[in-house]
Amino acid sequence: MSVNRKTKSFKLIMDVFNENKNAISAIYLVDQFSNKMNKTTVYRILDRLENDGILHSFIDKQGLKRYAKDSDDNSITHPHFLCQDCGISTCVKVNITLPDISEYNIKSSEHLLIGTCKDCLSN
Amino acid sequence: MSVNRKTKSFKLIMDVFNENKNAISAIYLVDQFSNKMNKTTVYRILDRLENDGILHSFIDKQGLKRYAKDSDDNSITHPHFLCQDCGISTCVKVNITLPDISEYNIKSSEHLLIGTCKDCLSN
DNA sequence: ACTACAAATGCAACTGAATTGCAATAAGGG
DNA sequence: CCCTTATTGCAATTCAGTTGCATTTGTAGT
Repeated sequence: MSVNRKTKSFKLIMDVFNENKNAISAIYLVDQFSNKMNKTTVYRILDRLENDGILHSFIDKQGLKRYAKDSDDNSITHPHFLCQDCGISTCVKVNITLPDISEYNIKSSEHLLIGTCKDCLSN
Repeated sequence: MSVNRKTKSFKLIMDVFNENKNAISAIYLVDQFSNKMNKTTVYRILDRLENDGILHSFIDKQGLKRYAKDSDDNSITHPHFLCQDCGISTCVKVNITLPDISEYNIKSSEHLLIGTCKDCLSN
């Protein structure tokens, strides 16, 4: 019973995340591969990859859905950094200590840090 | 030179945030006031209130823009809690200690905690 | 290698939040 | 009360993302 067929489209998208540790927006990939595959395909592959636990997603400040590859040293709650200047979004490998709030039962969390990255600072 | 006219629409929306400390989605207000004002008006009033520093906004897990009133004891970086069950979103009055990441210059941050609120836990 | 069947894709139409342009309305200072 | 201009309504538009359905394509089993 195959759950994930290694199609051309699948491989193309997987390659991007293997070569790039940044959080990439769905719409960017749609654009990037507009001549290789349909946009619906991009969204569905990303969906599958997330359901399989290979990618994780979050919604950035502009409301765009971004995906990044899960790696072993990514803890459950790790923040994402979004550079205002170049738009590059990276997973920050730092644990955020969640405040202990007795009134709530917290199951997951999203942390988005917005600012300027090293590259843009030096330009 | 008046910058903020006290229109009926403005007052209606302001009242909501004065009576409710929760983070309310723009679309909820559009819906709520659909017979009192145009949806464009709702969006524009929210925009103005944010620019004037009276409200602040963030984008929730569903990609909806939510607004909440700024209060004095809201520090710059305070998290928002979103209840998966009832959908109510509240500003959590706890400081999140930002990790010190030397590679980035962090200007602002968004923290979204997702789980179940006290009311929903007891039901 | 062939077949059959489920998974994956393409296409076109659709959804739903948010935005824009422009004409009409109304707040409030003088 | 008048005049300026901030604010609003309306309709059309944008844009990311989704859905239904017919077609194609992997791949497991023979």
